[in-house]
Parts: sequence; C-alpha cells; structure tokens
Amino acid sequence: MAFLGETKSHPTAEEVYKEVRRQLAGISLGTVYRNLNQLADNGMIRRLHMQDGIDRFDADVSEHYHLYCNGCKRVYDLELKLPMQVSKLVKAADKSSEGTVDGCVITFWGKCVNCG
Amino acid sequence: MAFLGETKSHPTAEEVYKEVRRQLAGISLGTVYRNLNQLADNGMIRRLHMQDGIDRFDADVSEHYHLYCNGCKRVYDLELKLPMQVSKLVKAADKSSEGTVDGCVITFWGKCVNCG
DNA sequence: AATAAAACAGTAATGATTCTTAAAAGAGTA
DNA sequence: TACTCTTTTAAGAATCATTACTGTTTTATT
Repeated sequence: MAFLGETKSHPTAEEVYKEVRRQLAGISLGTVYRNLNQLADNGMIRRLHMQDGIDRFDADVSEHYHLYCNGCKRVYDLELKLPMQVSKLVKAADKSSEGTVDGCVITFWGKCVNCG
Repeated sequence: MAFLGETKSHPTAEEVYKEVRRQLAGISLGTVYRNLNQLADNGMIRRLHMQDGIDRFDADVSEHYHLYCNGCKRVYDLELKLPMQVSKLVKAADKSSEGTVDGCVITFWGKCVNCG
C-alpha cells in the first residue's frame, strides 16, 4: 500500500527511502519512487522540482512557497503573503500569452537560518 | 574560445551542441557544457532549470518570464508585466524569512500556441 | 480455493551532466 | 625557431537521479 508517513520536511526520494526503510526494512528504492509518483499524480503530495535537479516531496499541498538553501541544499517553507494570488498571476499570464498558461511555480533561494 | 552565437530561442545543451557543430565540426558535448557553464557563471547567459530536469539556456539576461509547454516541451518567452517587481518580491520574502533570500524564479507552464 | 490484478524487490537501463586525462593550441621569451 | 608554461580542448569514462523491466509475492474478487 501507498501510505508513507509524510511528517518530515521536504525529503528527497532517497531520504524518504531511508526513512521508510526503518519501518519496512525490505522496501526498495524503486517502490518508493513508484509510490511517490503515484501520490504526486493524485495530488496527495507535491513534487518540488528544485534547481539542483533533485526532486523534493512535500506532504503539504496547500499554497505556499519554498526556500532552497544554497548552503545545506535543503528546502524550507517560506511564510509569505504574496501581494497577488498566484491564481490571478496565472490568469494574467494566460491573458497576455498566445498559448495557454495553466500554472506557475515561484521558488526562492538563499541561505537558511542555520547556513546564513 | 567561448563564443557561442546565441541567437536561438531557449536551447538545451544538446541543441546548442548540434547547432555549434555545424560551424565547428569537431567540438564535443563536454566542451559545449563547459562553455555554457562558464558563460552562465559570468552572467553572460541565463541557465533555466526546467521542470523536466533538462536545463535550457537563454542569451537574453533581462528580466522576463518563461512558459514551459507541456506539449512540445519547449520554453517560450512570456510577455508579462508583473504587478510587483521581482526584486521587491525577493525583498519581501527576505524580510518574512528567518534566513536570507537572495533571489527567485517564477516559471509558468501550459501549452504554447502550436500545442494549445 | 482459483484466478485476476496490483504491488513488490532487485536490478538493469536511461539520460543529463560532470570529471578525467592526455593531447593540442597559445603566449611569451630568449 | 625552439623551449617552457599555461589554457583549452576532445573524447570518453564516471556519476547520479530517476525510470523501466522482470519475475515473484501479495491482495482482491468471484
């Protein structure tokens, strides 16, 4: 079954694998990937494409932003009230574009409080 | 030498390689990567981390946004006036964050005019 | 229980990018 | 020109995240 206790921060597939392995000693990395992909496809979790090419996974699917720390290469939630809702931003982009704009990602980078 | 006639759209390293190869038949993909990285590090070109994991390169370093087409997997410029400058957005994020926020990327996705 | 469907472990394959190495090109100098 | 020192290069090997494949085991359904 595809129940992966998503309580942690923003783990990579590898980190999820290590974590889950403590409960299910025999699980394989391939299985973790398959389940993560399935959950992400169903919108149960969010897949974050980060600039280092390693995807992160987030159990929190609500609208919020992320900070990629150039120091520790970890991803943190960012408490941020945007002056404009993303949905409106997408709508504006859709209007001004020749094609169709369905969504967008806003990703911040910098240093986390530990690496700052 | 590191002069790669960047006149095209938003080519991947592979596409740059194919293009440059018509002029310099003996160039290697590694050389292309090295030069692209060098140019990107010096701010001469922009490296775009796209959600499919394949980087694109953009000779236009001015502030503008990109649309990733889920159909043809190509990247297009987006004519879009944001209601708030990105620099201000970064500043706002920096203030509300415990760490330091240095920059951000906003990437849109959807369908281009051909794939729409 | 019998059979069909889904999930699994293990591993091989893929594909973008980087690293390594040894050769070539270039610059400067006498 | 010949010689040394530095930089750039091609080619291919290595890396690393992710996916695909294969045969087996578990689960669901009748």
